[in-house]
Amino acid sequence: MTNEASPVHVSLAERTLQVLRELVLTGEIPPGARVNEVELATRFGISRGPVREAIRHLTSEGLLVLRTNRGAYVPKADAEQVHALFELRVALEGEASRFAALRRTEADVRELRRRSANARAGFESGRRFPYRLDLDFHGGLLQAARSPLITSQVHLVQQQVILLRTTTPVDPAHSSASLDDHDRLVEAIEAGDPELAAETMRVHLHRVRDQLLTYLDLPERAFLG
Amino acid sequence: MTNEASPVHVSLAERTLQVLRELVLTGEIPPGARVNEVELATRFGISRGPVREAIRHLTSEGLLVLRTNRGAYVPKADAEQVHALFELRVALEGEASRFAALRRTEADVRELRRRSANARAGFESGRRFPYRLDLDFHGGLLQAARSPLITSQVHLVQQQVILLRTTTPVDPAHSSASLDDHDRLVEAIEAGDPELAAETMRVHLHRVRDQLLTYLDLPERAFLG
DNA sequence: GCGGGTTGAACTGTCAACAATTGTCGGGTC
DNA sequence: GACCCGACAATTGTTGACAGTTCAACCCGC
Repeated sequence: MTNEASPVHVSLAERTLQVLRELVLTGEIPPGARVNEVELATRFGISRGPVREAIRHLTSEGLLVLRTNRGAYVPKADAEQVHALFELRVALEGEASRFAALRRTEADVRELRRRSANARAGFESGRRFPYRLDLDFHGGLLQAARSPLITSQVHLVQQQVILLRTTTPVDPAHSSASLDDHDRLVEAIEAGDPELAAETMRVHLHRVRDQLLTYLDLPERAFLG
Repeated sequence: MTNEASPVHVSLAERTLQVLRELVLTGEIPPGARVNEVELATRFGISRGPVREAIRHLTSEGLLVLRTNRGAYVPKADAEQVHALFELRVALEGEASRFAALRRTEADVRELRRRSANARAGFESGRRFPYRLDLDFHGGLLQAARSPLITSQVHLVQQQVILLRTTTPVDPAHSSASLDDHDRLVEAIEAGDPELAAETMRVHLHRVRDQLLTYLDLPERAFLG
């Protein structure tokens, strides 16, 4: 069932990459924090080589930024970067929506409805990382779009969105509107209307962006107590 | 004038990256060829570390593909991958065209006209890498779009296009049509019509894609003798 | 007290040797 | 003659040590 090579031995670098990525995405290494090669190496009980490799890789994914001779940091985004990020996201997911409307099968539509409902249930039951269910819906849309490169690029952008959300709270009113957007998207895709699908996605993403911007520059204690 | 840190000492890994990237993009290491760590290391008179780092970086740019325990190869594209690549390119440059139409200044338009004319002159005088002048025009458009992340992503896609072109000939008839597309694009951008600009870019890119596909699966000797 | 050079700890950048894996080339067997 | 199997060669994966850079605390003369 595996379509690609499934090596018995996964390299240390690869395993380190996955662990480190999750440490960043969950906020355990928070934005602004420094990533130390030797510290991670001793923590994982390996040498600096694989750790270094993982760090460089995450840098190319945009989850870390590198300063020569000074190490890697988890980036702290400002409003300008959020705007830039969502311009990219709109370009990619707007086009993906177009393709989804043109290429979706009945099974795709069923799957989208399932994920949409799942996201709604997750939000209402107060899960730990509710926005990951939102991204799961978007993943279903990408599946329907059948454009492998656009898909992989969107995944990278989504990681950055997850990183942003480690430092922003979830707004219930916003979430509800977002979930409604999802349903409208499914309608447009099922109807096979690429322009409507793209426009609906655009509106949706601008809503998400604006919610993020609302909380971005607040001091952290604003939603700790 | 430099806006970022300008370190006196550029690391070996960084210099190796730039040299190796150019070796791939010029076709000196042709698609299908294997890249050997020790061979490059001895060739550059350095150790494997920086070479390895450069290879991994180029892998993340899509200029090399990695097979575990078996080294890195310059990818050989098939028709399916070209389609996927141009779906991504249309998404990115379509949106960039929209922004360019909305945000361009008079200076941007002048610069676009200059690059368009420059590309035309270059093609007519039979330069060595004529398609790089095409990409230079596209670079001017990105400047007018003022969307830093979309810009950097387009650059990565353009590198892949350059790689493709190392193994495909230039078709004069196609080039002429492409240059005309450029002029139509400048018109739409100057007129401030985002939808027309995006649609014109779409048409242009599909033309470029189809030219590449025409020559893609021909045996190499077809344009050597 | 206060600026400016100095020194040193903490890091990243680089290297050369060692370990592990993969594909190949034999010889041997059915 | 086709197939399996084991040693070998080539190459990547990993390691620990060394070199160079950066930053900050410290010292010193003023």
